[in-house]
Amino acid sequence: MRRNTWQREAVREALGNNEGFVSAQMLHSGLREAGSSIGLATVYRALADLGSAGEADSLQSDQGEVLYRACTPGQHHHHLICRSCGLTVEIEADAVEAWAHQVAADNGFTQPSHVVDVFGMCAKCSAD
Amino acid sequence: MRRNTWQREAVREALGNNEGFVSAQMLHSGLREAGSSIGLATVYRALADLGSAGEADSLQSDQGEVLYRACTPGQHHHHLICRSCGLTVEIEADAVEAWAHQVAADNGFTQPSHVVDVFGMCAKCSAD
DNA sequence: CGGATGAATGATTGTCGTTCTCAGTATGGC
DNA sequence: GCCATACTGAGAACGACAATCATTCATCCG
Ligand SMILES: [Mn+2]
Ligand SMILES: [Mn+2]
Ligand SMILES: [Zn+2]
Ligand SMILES: [Zn+2]
Repeated sequence: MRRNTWQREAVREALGNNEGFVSAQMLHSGLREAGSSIGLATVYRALADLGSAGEADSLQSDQGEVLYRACTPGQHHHHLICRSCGLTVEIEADAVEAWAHQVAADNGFTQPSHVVDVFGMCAKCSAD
Repeated sequence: MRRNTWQREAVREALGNNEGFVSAQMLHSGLREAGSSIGLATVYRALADLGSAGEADSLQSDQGEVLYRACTPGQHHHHLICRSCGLTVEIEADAVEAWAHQVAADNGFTQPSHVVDVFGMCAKCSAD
């Protein structure tokens, strides 16, 4: 059975305190600097669990690092992400969902899934 | 100045002979098995160059490996990729382009870019 | 409340894709 | 042909992440 540990809760909370996407290593060093004794492997495990439970979204940075973000559970959505500060806006777009299904079907593909992310410079970062 | 070597040409040709996305390591072992003495680092460098020259598209697999594919140059497009065999179809979708721009603008984001990939099981792999 | 069970932890080691190093090679301009 | 130097490639280094395993502690049960 799944046990409740302060480590899992610490990762969940740290994730919620971040506006944008963060890596396991970033979360770990942040927690350590705040005095926690949590281990890196535990942060990885907690993030993987949160991801598969639908409580966190993930994406890969250009450098191949996996980034996580607390996620409104239950609803399928995508993200608009600031390349400079990481500010992230959740996006719903039924039109894109339908388009992805249609494209797959038109080419004889079944069990379609898709990756859709929009990047840019947020208003604040654009002003700088 | 950029020099022309048989190694670069070998990578370009090997990439063109592949239907779907392939990794640097896959290309390297394929070339080696065909008798080439090309080095792994050179394959990585050639692929990076082809990518920045717009002659190859790249994406990251779920495992974080970077995959490359010869690309019809000049035109912006996306990909429909078979999760099983790697068969890839190039897709153009002005509607999605427009949507991405609109979403960014609506949220005050400038200089928008986007990542759009559709995955599925191709007709042949669906039958198996 | 104990005491037993085994899931969870974390320091460490291992893995693997990718990049770096650097001595040797070979391309392109002269 | 000669030279400057871009390029190559074997191997070492790097970095994110997974696996290991002795230890800890959350949960269950009496
Ligand atoms: Mn979607
Ligand atoms: Mn596009
Ligand atoms: Zn920003
Ligand atoms: Zn297929």
